[in-house]
Amino acid sequence: MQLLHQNGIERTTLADIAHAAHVPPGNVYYYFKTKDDIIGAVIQAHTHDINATLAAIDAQHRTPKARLKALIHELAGQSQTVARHGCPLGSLCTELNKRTNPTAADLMRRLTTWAEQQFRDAGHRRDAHQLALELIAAYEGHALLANTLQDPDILTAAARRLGSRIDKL
Amino acid sequence: MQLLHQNGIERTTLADIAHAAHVPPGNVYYYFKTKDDIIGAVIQAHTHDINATLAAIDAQHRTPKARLKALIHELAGQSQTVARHGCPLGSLCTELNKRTNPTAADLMRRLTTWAEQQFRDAGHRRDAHQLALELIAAYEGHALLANTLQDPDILTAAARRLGSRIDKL
DNA sequence: GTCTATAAATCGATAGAC
DNA sequence: GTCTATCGATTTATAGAC
Repeated sequence: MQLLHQNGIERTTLADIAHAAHVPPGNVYYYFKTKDDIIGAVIQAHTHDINATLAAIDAQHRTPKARLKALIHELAGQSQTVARHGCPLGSLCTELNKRTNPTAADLMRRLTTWAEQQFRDAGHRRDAHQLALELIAAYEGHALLANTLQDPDILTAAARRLGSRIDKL
Repeated sequence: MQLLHQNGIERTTLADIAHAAHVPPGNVYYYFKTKDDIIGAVIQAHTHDINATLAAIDAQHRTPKARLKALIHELAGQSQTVARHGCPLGSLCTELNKRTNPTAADLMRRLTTWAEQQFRDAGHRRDAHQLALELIAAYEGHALLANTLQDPDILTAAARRLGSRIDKL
């Protein structure tokens, strides 16, 4: 996950992965048949992480607004690494979209559908879907700007505004 | 530009470029010393395109609000290809951010500073910078979602809402 | 300037000993 | 299961004839 985040899929070699795992290059193939399998495992790991994060938020916060703000706070907490290497999810999706094999649509949908449910629970039944897309899009867009312009403040400032927008809902 | 947009930097080979240019593979090196030089030329081509687009908008529209809406309309007009291959600028920046050599920060800044000027001209002197970043971030974020979820309507709908937000300023 | 041919390096993947 | 060694394909880049 870390290597794919920092260097991207195409610029991460199996030798890099083997080195990071402290095993000789050939051993990687004992656990993964192809590089695509490794990518699939990374996607699965991201899915696990997102599910764990959302479950923790659901457990620690009871109101939908508090949950949405907790997600924003969680995402903004990574602003330093996001400014350096981009959003782990966003840049992964961008690279996967240039490929044919595996997709990350489910991964992104997991975020949007969860957010949509929170907006619905907050009483915004009519435009919950739209609000959810806007929230995630705003985060991903600012993550791209923070990364491209090498400025983590872009992301933290955006998160602060998104938080107060939730309050005013 | 087209190949890098569709397949990404890393998945575009010099053979692909030579084939698209109807020249034998060796000939590419007569015009570009390295692949990085080709990437640099593509960045320059994007810069040229953006400058031309913004100049045309400045010439055809006189009020800052009309200019901002014209930019949004321009960007939304590409929603079909954006859903298929991502935002040409955004996905290029994402890939360049994983590299060391060339940067696309100036390319992105060209968009944001132009938008910032429009917001300033529209009387929003205090938060022009922030409004500009939010506008571009919203576009890039929705472009990523449209691409990942393979749905151009996400981008066109977002553009429509961004347009009416400009009206209400 | 344009072409063919190929070098040099890298990378994904496999074979086979232990 | 773990390791070394290496194959085969791909890719960037160069050499040299025309």
